[in-house]
Amino acid sequence: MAETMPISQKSQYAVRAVFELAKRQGTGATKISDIAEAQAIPQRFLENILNHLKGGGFVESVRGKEGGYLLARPAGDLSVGEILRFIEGPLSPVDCRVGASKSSCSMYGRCPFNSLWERAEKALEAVYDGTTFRELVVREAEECQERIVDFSI
Amino acid sequence: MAETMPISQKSQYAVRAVFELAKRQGTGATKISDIAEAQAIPQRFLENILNHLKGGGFVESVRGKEGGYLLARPAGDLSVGEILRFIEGPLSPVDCRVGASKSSCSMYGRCPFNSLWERAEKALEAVYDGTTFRELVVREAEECQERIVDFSI
DNA sequence: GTAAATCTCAACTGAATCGGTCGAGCTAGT
DNA sequence: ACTAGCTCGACCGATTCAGTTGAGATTTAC
Repeated sequence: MAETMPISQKSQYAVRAVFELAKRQGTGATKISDIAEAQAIPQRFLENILNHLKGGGFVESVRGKEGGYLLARPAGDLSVGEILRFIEGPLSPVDCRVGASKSSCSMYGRCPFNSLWERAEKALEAVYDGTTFRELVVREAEECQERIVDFSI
Repeated sequence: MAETMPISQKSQYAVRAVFELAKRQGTGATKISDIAEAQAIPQRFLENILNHLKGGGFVESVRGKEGGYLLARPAGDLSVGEILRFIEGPLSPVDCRVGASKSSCSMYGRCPFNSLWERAEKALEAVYDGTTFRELVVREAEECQERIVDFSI
């Protein structure tokens, strides 16, 4: 079966990398190689991605020995949606709601599906924009805690 | 810009074709060429799609002269989600929540993103499974009506 | 000041997917 | 038998995707 994957591998790596930086926020710069290892991401590919994210102002870099990357904003103020949108472009499920295609669509304005795609888009945005990396970090910590409790029982 | 389009052109054509058949339900078989024209879909491509949909039991075909396609189920009982899932596969935004990839994921079970992807998937399902073709047809009719009213004012 | 560690940037590549076409055949009505 | 239509699978070119590579710039440690 075809296995749709609307969220590209690159975006997933980007989100995981940012997540890793969020976990380490306040502990200085983290090397690409450490992020790659922690999140199981091909290192040379991750180099591209982090560089790209830097262009978007999401992360900062420190060059030279002891260099690495840092999260440029508080984890509680950075949503998954922002990263996805930066890497993937608009979160719309279809082209005809976006930019030039919007007006070039032959049924512009009176397409019965327009409101459907719009509702889908809004639903996704609500989820992705409503989730910050801080929440993800906290949640992971909680789950880890639960597991420890499980073991100790 | 990259313009993500998680819903493939093929799926959109499929949905539009089914929609067209829903509009014409009760009026006998509709030729591929008529559907293609009404919905601006490349005819030879549409042939594949309808044939595929037939395999899923969504439409029926009549061969020979005066042949064509019919919707196999009441439009009010057929959701957009069913068609999308049939053409695209699972509505999950990522692979690691689906089938084999699910268990082959290195962080199986304790991935902090799992619940995020799950919420996204559920949000999409709610929209797509909650919309029937009957609603779409009715909605289009209403919008047409509004436009007539607009003109007459 | 030089060596080592690290980020930087753009070009490249192989495989897969996508959107679509084509041809040859089958089926039913007239 | 002719014709209008559906059927089925093979085929194709372009794009995208995931990832690699190489050459260079920058900082720190010694």
